[in-house]
Amino acid sequence: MVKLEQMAKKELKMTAVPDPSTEEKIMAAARTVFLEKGFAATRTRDIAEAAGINHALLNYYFRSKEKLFQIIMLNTVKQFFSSLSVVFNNPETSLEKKVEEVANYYINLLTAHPDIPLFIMTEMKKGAKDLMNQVGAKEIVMKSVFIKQYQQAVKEGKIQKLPPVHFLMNVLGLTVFPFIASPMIKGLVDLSDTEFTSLMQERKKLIPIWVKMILKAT
Amino acid sequence: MVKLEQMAKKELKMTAVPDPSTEEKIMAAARTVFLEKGFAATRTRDIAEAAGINHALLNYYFRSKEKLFQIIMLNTVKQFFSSLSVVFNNPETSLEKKVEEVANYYINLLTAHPDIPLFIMTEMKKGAKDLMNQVGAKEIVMKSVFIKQYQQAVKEGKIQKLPPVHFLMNVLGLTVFPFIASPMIKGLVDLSDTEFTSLMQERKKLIPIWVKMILKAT
DNA sequence: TGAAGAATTAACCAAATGGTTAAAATATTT
DNA sequence: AAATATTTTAACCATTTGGTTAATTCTTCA
Repeated sequence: MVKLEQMAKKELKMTAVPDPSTEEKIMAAARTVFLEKGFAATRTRDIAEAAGINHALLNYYFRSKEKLFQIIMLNTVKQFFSSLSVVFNNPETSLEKKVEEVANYYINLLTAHPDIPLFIMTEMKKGAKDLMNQVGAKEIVMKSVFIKQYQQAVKEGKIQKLPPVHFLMNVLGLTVFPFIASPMIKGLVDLSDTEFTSLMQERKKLIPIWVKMILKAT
Repeated sequence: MVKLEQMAKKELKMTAVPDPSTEEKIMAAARTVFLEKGFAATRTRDIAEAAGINHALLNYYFRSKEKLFQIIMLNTVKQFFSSLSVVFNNPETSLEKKVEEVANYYINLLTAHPDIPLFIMTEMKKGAKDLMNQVGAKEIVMKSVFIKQYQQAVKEGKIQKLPPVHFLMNVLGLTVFPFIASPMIKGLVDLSDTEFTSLMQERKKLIPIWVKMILKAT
């Protein structure tokens, strides 16, 4: 029996072609399956099969489906917020530039991993607070350079006086929502996957323009 | 044994206080539980308990969890699109007025039933096309008076030349997304339920203004 | 090399779950 | 009121599912 905490050791003495360890294979498979089907619809045997391992190994390495899930979930939420943090806390870039970079970042990320947002939103219904604390999301966003710039611009009368939450909802709504709704959208307008992707590429340019307008309007 | 098709009969000879039939009790309970937990996480026994009936009755009336789910799903998607259809196909109202009415309609609906969008989006991942056809969503939206007005306005140079899908994504993104992301948003900004609701009320006025700007901008 | 520890496997287990059935209770019809 | 049909119930069933275990194979290193 090997505890989770002891696992990191082995990783250090890698030479070349690291060849994924069993633990890594499980994590990768779990990520794929959980993201695609969600926690409840996922069978631990699906994960084992996807990882190409005996299904008892899952409990050997991670003790339970629940524990494994929490690790995957935490990783995914971290990923979702980490680069946002970088963009939001860059003191060099303007508010407008930040919007551009956020749109770019998310559209790239979600084009590669379209399941992320629905997964996060679904699973946040049961315990958002804990997760947000674990990744420090509140601090990343609400104490960011971005928020200060926003409030400064409001003070200077450059943009409309409104709580920044609206702004957050708008940017995420315009960038992230299409991925969440993509099955519906594709059915509604008859779009192929590639057509949808190029629509989203188009939005990289459009969203910053739109948001600029929104900021000023009342 | 009674078939689903024969059920409607009884409903006709109602006098007063109709007192929900067993079938209705099951449907109501199923709606609540499915919307809250999704298909996979829902146990038929949960539904039976919520409906206050013996759990064998569920199969007696609806044959299977799957069948019951499809009925609920269809109802919910219909509800989501039906009033949209009315708004979108009113020849009396302007494009701007339609945006206002859509925002109003959805914010009212989702304030009362916040689980609807996440439920629909999640379950659409497995078979959006079928559902969209069954409710005629494509026709409702893409052949609507609204779309004609949109294309006319583009032709007249009143609004930016862009495929209407972008517009759809924008309106839905601004109105529907906040409900999908509400657990995250609430955790991020520390909002109570009532604070969130009043934010959404605020957006009833803001979204039409914002969308008007978006339509013109490039 | 061989003993100790770690990783892997097949077989197994108990609980949960969707669904069935036969009998009992309730309504309806004649 | 008797006969018939419908609705409801409790007990059951088979399968699925998360998890465990004991034995086996593979590594490590003294």
